[in-house]
Amino acid sequence: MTSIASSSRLPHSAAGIPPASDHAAVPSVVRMLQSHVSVGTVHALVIKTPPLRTQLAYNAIIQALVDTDHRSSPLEAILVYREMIAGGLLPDDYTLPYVLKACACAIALKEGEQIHVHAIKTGRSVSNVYVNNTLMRLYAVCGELGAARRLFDRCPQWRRDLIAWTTLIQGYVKSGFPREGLRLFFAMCEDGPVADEMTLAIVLSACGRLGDLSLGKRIYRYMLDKELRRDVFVGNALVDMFLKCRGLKFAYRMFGQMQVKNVVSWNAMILGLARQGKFGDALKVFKNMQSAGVEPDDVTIVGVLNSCANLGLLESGKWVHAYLRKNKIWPDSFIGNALVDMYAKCGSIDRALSVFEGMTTRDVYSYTAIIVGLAMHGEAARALEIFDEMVIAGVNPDKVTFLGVLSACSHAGLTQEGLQLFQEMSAVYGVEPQTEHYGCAVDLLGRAGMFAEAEALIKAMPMEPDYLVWGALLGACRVHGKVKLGEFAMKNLLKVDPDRDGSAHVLMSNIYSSAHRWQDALGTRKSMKQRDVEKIPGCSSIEVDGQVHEFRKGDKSHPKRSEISRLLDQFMSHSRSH
DNA sequence: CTAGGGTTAG
Repeated sequence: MTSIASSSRLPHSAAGIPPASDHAAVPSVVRMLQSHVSVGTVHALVIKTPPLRTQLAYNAIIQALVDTDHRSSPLEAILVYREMIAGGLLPDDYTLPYVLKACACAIALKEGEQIHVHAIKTGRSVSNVYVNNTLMRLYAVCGELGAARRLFDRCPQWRRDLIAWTTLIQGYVKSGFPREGLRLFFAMCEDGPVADEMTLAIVLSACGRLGDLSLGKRIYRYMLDKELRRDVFVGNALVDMFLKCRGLKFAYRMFGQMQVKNVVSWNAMILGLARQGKFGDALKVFKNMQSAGVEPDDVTIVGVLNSCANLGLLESGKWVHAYLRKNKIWPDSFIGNALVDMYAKCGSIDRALSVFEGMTTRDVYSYTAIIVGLAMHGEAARALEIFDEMVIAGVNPDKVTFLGVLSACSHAGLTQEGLQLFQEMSAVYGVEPQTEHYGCAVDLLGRAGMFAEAEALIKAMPMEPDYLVWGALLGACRVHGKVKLGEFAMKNLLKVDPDRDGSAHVLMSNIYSSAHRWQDALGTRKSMKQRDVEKIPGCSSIEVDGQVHEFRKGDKSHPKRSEISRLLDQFMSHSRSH
C-alpha cells in the first residue's frame, strides 16, 4: 500500500473557503471521460492545465476511477484524491463518498480513517448521510464493525435511512455474524424503514449462512407479504438460501420459477447441489446451462471440477481442462486449485503435479490440494518436500495442510517426522490442533506401538476426544492386537458417538479374532446383528467412455460382473506371484 | 454527479 500519510493534513489556507471552480472547464472534463479518452489521459491533462485543475474536475476523475466496473482502480482514486488535497483543494459532498468507496474497495482502512478526519474537519461526517453511510461501509468491510456500529448509533434516527440499515446488516452478515445481521433486520422491521429487494437479498444470504430453513421460509413469507419483487438478485438469493438450508425441493422450485436467469443463478444451483453431495445432479444442471446457451464463468468451472473430482470423472475433468485451454483461461488461483484437486482425486497425480507446477501464483489452497493429493497417493516424501517449498515460499500452512502432511506421515510410517510436525503446527505455525489432528497423532503413535504416549496425548487434549481420536486408537489396537486397550477405546468411542458403532464393532471383532478370542468376536458380530448395525459396504467406481460404473461389496447388479470378477482374480494371482 | 444486492476450494 502506498503511504499517503505525508499529505493527510488539509490545507489550512483553503479551510472554509469554497473552492474556485471553472464552470467552463468542468463539462469538457466530464465530456472527455464519457468519450473514449482514458481516465489517465484526462488526469494528465488536468495536472498540466491549471485552469482545469478544479475540485469538480477532480470529482469527475475520482468517480471515473472508482466506477469503471471491472477495470476500477481504487488505489489510483485514493492517490488522485491526495493530489487534490495537496493542491489546496477541499473535498465536497460528492468527493468524500467517491473516495470512501474507493477505500472500501481497496480495504484501505488507514487511508479511510484519514479521510474520515477530513470529513469531520469539513463538517460533513454527520451532516451528510452519503458520507456517513460510505464511512459505515468502509469500516464494515475492513472488519471494524464496532466503528461502523458507532456511526450508525450516533446518526440521528430521522437520518438513518434504509441504506444505513442495509449497510450495517450486510457488514454483520459478511463478517460472519449472520445472527446479529438478522437481529438488526428484525429491529428495522419494528421501527425503521421498509425493506426493499437489496435488503431482502442480504437477509436471505444470512439465513443461508445459518442453514436455518424455517428462518429462511419466514423471510420468504415476508417477501410475499410485502410484495417485494422477485428480481434476479432475490431469485438467486432464494435458490442459494434453500440449497444451503437443505431445502432442495424449494431450491428447484425457485430456480424453475425464475423468469430471468443469469450465470450466478446457474452457479448457485451447481455449487449448491455439489455442496449437498449431489454431484451428478450438479453436472446435469451444468448440461442444462450449456443447452440454455449461458457461458460458464470461473465459478461455474470450480463447481463442475469439484463435482467431477468427487465422482472420479477423469474424462469429464479433462474435458473441462481442454475447454479452459481452448478459451485461453490460464488455470490460476481458484480454477487451478480445483484442477489440481480434480486430477488428484481422479487418480492422476501426474497431471495434478503438472497443473500445480504450471501455476504462477500458489496460495495455501494450491499447496494443500497437492499435498493432500500426494498423501492420498501414498507419496509421503513428495508431500513433505512440497510442504517445505510452501514454507520457503512464505505461504503459511493451515489446519487442512497439516491434516495432509500428518496423514501422509502416518500412512508412510514416518513416525518421527509426523510427531515433529504435530509439535510444530502450533508452536511454529500458529495453527491450533483440532481433534482431527490429535486423531492423526494418536494414529502415528499407535502404529508405532507407542501406546503409553498415545494414551497420555489423549488425556492431555484440551478438548473432548471425538470418534476420530478413539477410532485411531482402536485402529492401532487392531494392528497390534491390544485387546484391553481396544475395549477401552471402543467403549469411549460409543460414548462420544453412538451412531458410529458399525465400524467400531467390526474393528473390535477383528481384534478379538486376531487374539484368538473367537467367542468374543462372535459375540460382537451377534450384537451387531441384533441391533441391526449395518456395515457400510466398500465401494469403488470407474469411468469408461463418460459412463460411471459403480461397484459395491456384495453388489451383483453389474451386467458384466462375472467377467470382471474373473479378470480381477487373474490380476490378483498374477501380482501375488511377483 | 454521491451510499447498500446474489454465487467461489483443499
